[in-house]
Amino acid sequence: MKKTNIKQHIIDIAGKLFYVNGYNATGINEIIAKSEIAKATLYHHFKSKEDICVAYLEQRHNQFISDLKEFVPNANSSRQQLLSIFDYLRELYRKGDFHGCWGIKTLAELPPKNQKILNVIQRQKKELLLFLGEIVGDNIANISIAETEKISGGIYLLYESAITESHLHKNDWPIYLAKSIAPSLFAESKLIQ
Amino acid sequence: MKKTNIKQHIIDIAGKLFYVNGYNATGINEIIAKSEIAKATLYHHFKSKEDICVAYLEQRHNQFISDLKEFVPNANSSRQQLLSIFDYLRELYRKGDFHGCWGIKTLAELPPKNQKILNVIQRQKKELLLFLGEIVGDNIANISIAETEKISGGIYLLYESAITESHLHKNDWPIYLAKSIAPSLFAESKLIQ
DNA sequence: TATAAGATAGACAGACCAGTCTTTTTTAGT
DNA sequence: ACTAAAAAAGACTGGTCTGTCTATCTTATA
Repeated sequence: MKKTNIKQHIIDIAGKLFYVNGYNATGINEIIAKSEIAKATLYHHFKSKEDICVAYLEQRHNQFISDLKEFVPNANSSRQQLLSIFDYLRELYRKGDFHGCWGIKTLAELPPKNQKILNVIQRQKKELLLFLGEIVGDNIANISIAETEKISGGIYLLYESAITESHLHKNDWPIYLAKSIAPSLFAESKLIQ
Repeated sequence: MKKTNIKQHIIDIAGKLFYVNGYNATGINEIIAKSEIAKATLYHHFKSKEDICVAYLEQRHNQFISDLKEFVPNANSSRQQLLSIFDYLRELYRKGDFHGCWGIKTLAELPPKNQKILNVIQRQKKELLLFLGEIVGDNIANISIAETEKISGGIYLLYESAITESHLHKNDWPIYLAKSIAPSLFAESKLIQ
């Protein structure tokens, strides 16, 4: 195993197991077996199982945000840009191995005292909110801060339920429904162009 | 311990532990210790830990639906009735010991092969959707089935994200935001009265 | 009072958990 | 080729897990 890739390899394998089977249900022994590495190697790269979890969450989130930032500008109208997070989600859903939101899934397993991982997830969700706020600002003319927050917050809430509910119901209707509802959030706003 | 109450007592204690600390993180030994019963007594009432989980989910859901059915008619206008699920959620949030949606929380811990508990949760969510559809039908005049499903589905999506996100952010802004957005779902509908 | 069912304590099985440590082998850079 | 770090294998600690089982005690009803 090449040393430069081992850390990433561990995150990939462990992350997939966390995402599919759950954090608590995934043991260190399973991670090292599937990664085909020694236990001491794992603990050379990560202080604890919790640290692997943080690395996994960071990676999924960063990939998600950067993919989204590439995806959104492809939309050919302001209206389509404001809705494109739902199209991106539909692709995620269709791509297979979809198990909902990694953050919410992990949060659900945490004992209430685990502030460390909670902080990571809260920060990531705020980053998503901020990015949605940027899209709103870029596509709606003469908009106040309060209106921006209401619209981006609304898209955020619809996105969050769409990802969770499509996973729960094993069906993509929540994604389509969320997308069809979202325009009523900016029905009275003046879109740019 | 009176024999008639033992089963309920187990569900109460185990349910609270599942809800607060998570299903996987709660052991049978902790349940029997906190319930102050013997292990054989627990396995006399329940075939397995999974069965306790099902009983806990059923109980929370039935209580939730029946409380909601009492709560909704207290609203003094059609508009208020359509929004009252958010007021009820705000009460849940404020009451303390709030840890989001028991169903979504449990679902997040399940390995994908666990169809049994998934079926319970899916059925419960469909029951909530159906009840929201009844409220919509009762309060909006001359409404088609498609419109009913879109509005009740929208309220459902907003409710689901409000409960999950208020828990995630440890703040009730998602509840207020969801409630403030919901009226745009029926802005063009004719409310009864 | 006899009977049956419910509840008790706790040993036990067999597996798994996270994390530490020692020893040996491999690899990479100089 | 030498050195130092990285990786390997796996024993080990001390604990947890679900579920089974035995054997005893209590309670309610007939």
